[in-house]
Amino acid sequence: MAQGDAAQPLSPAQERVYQRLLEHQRRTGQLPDLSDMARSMGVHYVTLKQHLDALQTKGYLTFESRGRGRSPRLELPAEATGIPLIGDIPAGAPGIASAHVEAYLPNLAASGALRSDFALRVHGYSMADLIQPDDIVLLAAVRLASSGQICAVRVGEDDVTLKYVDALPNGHYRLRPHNPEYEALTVHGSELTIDGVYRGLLRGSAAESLLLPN
Amino acid sequence: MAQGDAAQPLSPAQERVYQRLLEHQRRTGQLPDLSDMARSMGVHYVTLKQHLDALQTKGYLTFESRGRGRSPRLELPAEATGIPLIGDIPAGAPGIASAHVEAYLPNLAASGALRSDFALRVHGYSMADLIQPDDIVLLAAVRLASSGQICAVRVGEDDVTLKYVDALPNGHYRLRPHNPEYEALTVHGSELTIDGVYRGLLRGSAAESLLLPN
DNA sequence: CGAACGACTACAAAAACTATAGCATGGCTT
DNA sequence: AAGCCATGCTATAGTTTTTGTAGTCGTTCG
Repeated sequence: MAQGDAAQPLSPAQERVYQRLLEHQRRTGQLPDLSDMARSMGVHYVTLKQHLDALQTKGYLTFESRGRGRSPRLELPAEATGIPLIGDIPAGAPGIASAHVEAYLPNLAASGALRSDFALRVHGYSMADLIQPDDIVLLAAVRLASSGQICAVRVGEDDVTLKYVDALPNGHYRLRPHNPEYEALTVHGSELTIDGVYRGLLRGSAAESLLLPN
Repeated sequence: MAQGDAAQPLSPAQERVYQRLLEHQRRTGQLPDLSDMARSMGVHYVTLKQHLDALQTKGYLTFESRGRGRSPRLELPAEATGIPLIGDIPAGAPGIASAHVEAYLPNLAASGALRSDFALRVHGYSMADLIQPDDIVLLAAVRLASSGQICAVRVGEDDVTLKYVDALPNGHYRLRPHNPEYEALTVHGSELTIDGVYRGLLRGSAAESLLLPN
């Protein structure tokens, strides 16, 4: 269903309105007043409302009218504003695009150094006790900043695992678990896919209470 | 400054308005329209607004008017709605009441089983690697539900530490660290203060991005 | 031509803001 | 004790703004 979003094409004006909403939510964390927005876009209130209605019927947002005089409650779906929580990345998948999205986490600080692009529910014990099964790990979708960081990696056609990644001199990488019962692995860069770099985690009630149902 | 809240006394009517706001935010997560609220309380809009103005000057909320016709933005301070993040509980303190509040976390699921009443920034290594220094641990302020849970405890006049707490038959308790380099400790219940039971944790960017400055 | 799109005008309803005034209560002066 | 004033709570009246509804007009595209 996550790929069903793009099914409905947007007209140019609708696209402008939608982008404006996204930008406003990123900047201020809130959605603008219809009147203000109409003024700043140089159109009349009614025109803007027509576009919002169109966007709602196409599924890009929800527009809940609350009667005359009351500011309407409009909301962008979690796909647009939150970060996806991925249960499983299928083995051999090209990236997170085709992943299984379980739910969404609300906008966790889009600010520069701390940004996280997606989240992963942990399955194995390779990083125990530091990272437990069922923890939710926040990841930034960058390749690799510095050696020794924890990354979500895949080797060839295998499933995703979390490991320390050490860069070795000759184009090889060492994948080092935290759990001493697991073995380190050395692979060449051509076999290795780094899906994201570890940024933080949620555990227990912190995880449960932040999930937005998809 | 956290104890400065109670300095300004509220008149009965102001108290009613304030309690109403708290209740509405707990139930719906949002604050009501002034008009609706006034009607449901049986007073006029202006009366309610005057109370809100009074509450603002006394520091109980912020009321940001945005011009005629626009719904005003009103917000309860973090003390009222969020859970406090405590940097240190002074040794020998009677509880979390006299603790040092660093910041506040936004309302994390006030729903029954998962509720957390306060948060603690971890200092030592007694629960490593499961819980690291600088992690933020969410705690429920209950005594002890079942043996073997992780709790924030104090022994006598010592500082707060996180340990597994096992109930022993003769009124004693065993405080068991996760880190094998630390030693377990057996104390009598009269020496032991349980400040809270572990519910979850935040680490890294998850922690940083959720903090509300006090 | 008809349908979709983008824009406008005009009017109605509800909310938010401003100003003013009527009471009650408590404290102060005389 | 009586009178006066300040303060707080409530209400009424009227203005401005926003939102909602209905209907119109021109352009573009199949």
